[in-house]
Amino acid sequence: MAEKQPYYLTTPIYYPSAKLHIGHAYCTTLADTIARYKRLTGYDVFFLTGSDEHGQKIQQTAAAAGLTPLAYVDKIVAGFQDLWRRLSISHDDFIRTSEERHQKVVQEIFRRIYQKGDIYKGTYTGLYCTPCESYWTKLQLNEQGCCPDCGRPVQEVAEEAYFFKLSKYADRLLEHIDSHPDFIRPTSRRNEMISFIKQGLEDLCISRTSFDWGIPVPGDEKHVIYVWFDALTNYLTPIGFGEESEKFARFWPADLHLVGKEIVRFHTIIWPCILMALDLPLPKQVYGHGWLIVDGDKMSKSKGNVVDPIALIEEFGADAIRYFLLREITLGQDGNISRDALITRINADLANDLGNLLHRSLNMIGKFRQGVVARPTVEGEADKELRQKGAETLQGYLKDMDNLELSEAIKNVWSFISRTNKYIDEKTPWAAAKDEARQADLDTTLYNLTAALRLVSLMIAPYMPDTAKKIWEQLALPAEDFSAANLKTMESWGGIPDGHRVGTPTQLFPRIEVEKNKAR
RNA sequence: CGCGGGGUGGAGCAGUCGGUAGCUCGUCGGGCUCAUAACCCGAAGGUCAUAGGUUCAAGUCCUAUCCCCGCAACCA
Repeated sequence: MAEKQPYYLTTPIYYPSAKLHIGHAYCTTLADTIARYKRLTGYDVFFLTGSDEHGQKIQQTAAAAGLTPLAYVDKIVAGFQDLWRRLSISHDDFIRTSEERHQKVVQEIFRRIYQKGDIYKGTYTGLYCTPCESYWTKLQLNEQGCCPDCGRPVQEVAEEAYFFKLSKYADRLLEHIDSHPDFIRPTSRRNEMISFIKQGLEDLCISRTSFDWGIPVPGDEKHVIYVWFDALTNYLTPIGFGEESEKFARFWPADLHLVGKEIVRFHTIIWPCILMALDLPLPKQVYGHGWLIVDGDKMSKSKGNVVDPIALIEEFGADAIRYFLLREITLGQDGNISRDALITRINADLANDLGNLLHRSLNMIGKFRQGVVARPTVEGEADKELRQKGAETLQGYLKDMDNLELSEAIKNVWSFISRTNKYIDEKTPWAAAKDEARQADLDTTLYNLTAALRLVSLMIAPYMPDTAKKIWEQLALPAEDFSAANLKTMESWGGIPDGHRVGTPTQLFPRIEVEKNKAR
């Protein structure tokens, strides 16, 4: 047995200033599906998510709530973890930037880069809004040149700060992007970053003295290390930077940082420059996904249209939400989510196509063969076609998944499901059951349905882990085969012993009844 | 002239290297009866935002214009 290849992927670490919304759930679901897929194809996966807990905003929010920053984030972060549990997220570690293990890493990195001379002390001048206690850049100000949050005037202030020599690495970075076409995906984001770098990079201010909820600068403790420097290095902490060199060597560089489009810049410019300063290799790929648009509008607190994933999960179930997000939205582009669209997908795809296929298949096996399937002894044209379609579907699926075409991959699984529904119509098992001459043909049909459902169960496992398992259980296949399956090495067809007894069908996804048109 | 994305049948979207415009839902008609009023088949419906250009051939490449959206160094 060859040793398993490592695969390291991450989500961003989310900021606990409020509860997470459906957009965060989207990003983490994408990552989870990729992680599960990689495990299912024989990789040793390390999947990281976490929380970015420092900063002035947290400090203020906590104070307003009468809590210490840590007590405040403990509460919010527990909510993150609860959400991931409900969404069946299979992360291998959860990094909190307030943890001691992270503090040690950040300080070590700061020290190394400082010693190298790529961090220096300078003066930060910024436009400061005293009531909001926030710095703004000129471009962020509103039309009146005032604070975009409260509309009051800002003052120019200066403070001593540490800077990271971002500018020094611009050329090397550009060259890297140029010679690694897949470093930044999708291409639109890549182009955007290239033109941004070409405008010239300024050194980055990486410390603050105006608050203290953060990691102190080593040897100069009135400074705390500023957000992005602290946050980005989270990717190094859990895999043992500076400590377990073996684990670190195994998982670094990361295979994939999955991020939202608004933070592609940090991950493809600042982060690589920090890594270059550390003489570490750069992550293999940064993928910037799009945003969720709610009923045609950008989600925002001020619009009051923020979608709470917990409520959706409670109403429709985690797998249905996961399916919708992964199927409906093209990775890299913005995508619409609406209640109507969600219900349509659940009814059409999950209840009608998949759920009903499982139900009718098991029902027929029960009715016509007392739940027992027999290995085929005959094969007709339709049988052969289905078997081949199964093999083709698996091959296409693997290709799409390897290329992170998650939506395309699952669509093709569904076209196989449709093909299987059609197969039943072609084979008319209910007629075969009454015909003495077609008994062997009936066995073939029922066996093939079982084989098709088995294949579907495995292919949808990364997308809908619970549903996949339920199908497997209803087929009464051994649980250990499910967990040991490898999509790349398995046979696409069969895998069911002669004389196997399947379970009894129960509804996977009940149809959601909606009152048709409410007049006008 | 800051940067980027988008405009494709009623709705939501896909469309790789230019080569007969596709998918899902919805609508209409038919079939089947194993099944969750489900499933299967067929049909109607598009001058691919607009105007030029390149080409044997343009949704796709080039130019200009209009409209929508996002980003602009702390919003997944």
